[in-house]
Amino acid sequence: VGWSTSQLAELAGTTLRTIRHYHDVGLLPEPERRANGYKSYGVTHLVRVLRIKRLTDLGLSLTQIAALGDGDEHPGEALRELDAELAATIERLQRVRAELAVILRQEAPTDLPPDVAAMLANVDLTPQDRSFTVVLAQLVSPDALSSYAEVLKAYAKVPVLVEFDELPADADEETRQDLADRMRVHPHVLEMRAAFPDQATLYSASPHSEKFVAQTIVKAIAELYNEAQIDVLVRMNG
Amino acid sequence: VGWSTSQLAELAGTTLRTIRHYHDVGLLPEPERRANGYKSYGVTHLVRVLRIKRLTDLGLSLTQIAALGDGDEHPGEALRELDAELAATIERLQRVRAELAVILRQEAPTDLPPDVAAMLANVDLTPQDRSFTVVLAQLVSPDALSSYAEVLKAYAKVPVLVEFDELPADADEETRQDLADRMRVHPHVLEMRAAFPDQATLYSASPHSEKFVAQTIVKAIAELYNEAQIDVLVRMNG
DNA sequence: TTGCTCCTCACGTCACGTGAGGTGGC
DNA sequence: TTGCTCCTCACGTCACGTGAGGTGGC
Repeated sequence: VGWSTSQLAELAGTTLRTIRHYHDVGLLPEPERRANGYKSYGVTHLVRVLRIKRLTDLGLSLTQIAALGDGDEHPGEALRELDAELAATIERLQRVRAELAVILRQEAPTDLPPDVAAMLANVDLTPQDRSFTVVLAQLVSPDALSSYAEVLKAYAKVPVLVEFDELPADADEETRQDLADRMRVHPHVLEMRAAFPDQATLYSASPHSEKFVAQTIVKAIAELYNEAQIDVLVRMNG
Repeated sequence: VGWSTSQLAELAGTTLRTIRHYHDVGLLPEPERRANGYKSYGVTHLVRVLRIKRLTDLGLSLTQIAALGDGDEHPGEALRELDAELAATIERLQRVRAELAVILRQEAPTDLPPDVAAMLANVDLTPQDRSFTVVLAQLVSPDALSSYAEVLKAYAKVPVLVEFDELPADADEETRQDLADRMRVHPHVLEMRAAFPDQATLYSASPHSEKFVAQTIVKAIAELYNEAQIDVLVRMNG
């Protein structure tokens, strides 16, 4: 007169399938069968299942529980390790929540790293400038990026830059040259260029190869800005 | 001249397989191919991958991210839900840590529910009594159980009970009757029996049927104690 | 005879990791 | 010719959930 599998599950506050899974992985010995093939569980099985349940509820994996054996030795070491992991997990989740709070408060976009995103929160960059910043963020150290972002924030609305942002792809010769000439000497533009990470910073701060970084920046510009804009950049620097 | 899959992965700080997985689930459109069949990614892909990465790092599932679409609308609602889940998770983990602290501090066993385990921490019950308590814990409300455990703790070392615990299975007639007689009138034994949850408490506090609870208790006793001990219990109550 | 419980396969979940086997570019 | 990268299947992971198909007890 033992318990059936579902009775055992009910008593232990778990499910039929969980009991069978413990059999499958060898955590719980199979009990005697009745004449009809039904399993018949005893108190030792219940106690075993409850112990497994306690430990999984605490967060141990079935493999770890198996490693503990069914012995009575106190699993102090395993539990201390678990505790350290839990502490780390909690910290991580709290950092995530802090980040979420920033994002939610300022309706910040979700594609930039948190610190930069916070800084550029109420600056509305053009999609191109935003994408370029996202790419740049992958190439350069957080420090270098944020000093760039700071200038970007300060001067995003300078008329000559707005003009550049809105330059149509089919702008004529004269318009391009004129804009390039004005940009080349404009103090704010000069300041922005100065804030842009220089070669050395770019290459040292990046985990990628020099060639790759340089190519990536060129590629990003080529893809994000239109023909006229790129032409202006060339004239300005050339 | 686009990026290869592994270049994209490297730039995004993720893995080759992750990029391919995003293709598989439709989160990331496949790029153009070169003549040799190699994929060739652009800046839009990188930006997309980085957005997905940001959101998975925050804890969104790929399904949730897919539901957000690639639009620019701010995913405020989803993030608020996520934040609530995170808060709940953190609380749960903190409760687990508190439990772990109790277990670690007192070297408490890991098979009893936390409160009862704490109470019985430095009482060393016999394996039988411990198992019986574990089973009882599944049948009765925490309150009823802890008042029982309290008495158990107070009187576990009473000589007549120690004698009962150590009674060999082949104890003779006279020994059994004598022990039963003494237990029947012993004040501490009486107190323990009074503290044992009565029928009404047992049945009302349990999520199981009356019959099942009664049978379970009988079965536990029958399995845990030896023939002579059970005989003594019968004589004592009969 | 009809529900209800029990049994044993065996596939599905989630976000990828990890080879297996084959081809293109230097 | 030899490494290196790229490609596409396709199975494995973890702790079970969820049928699929069949049998025993009232």
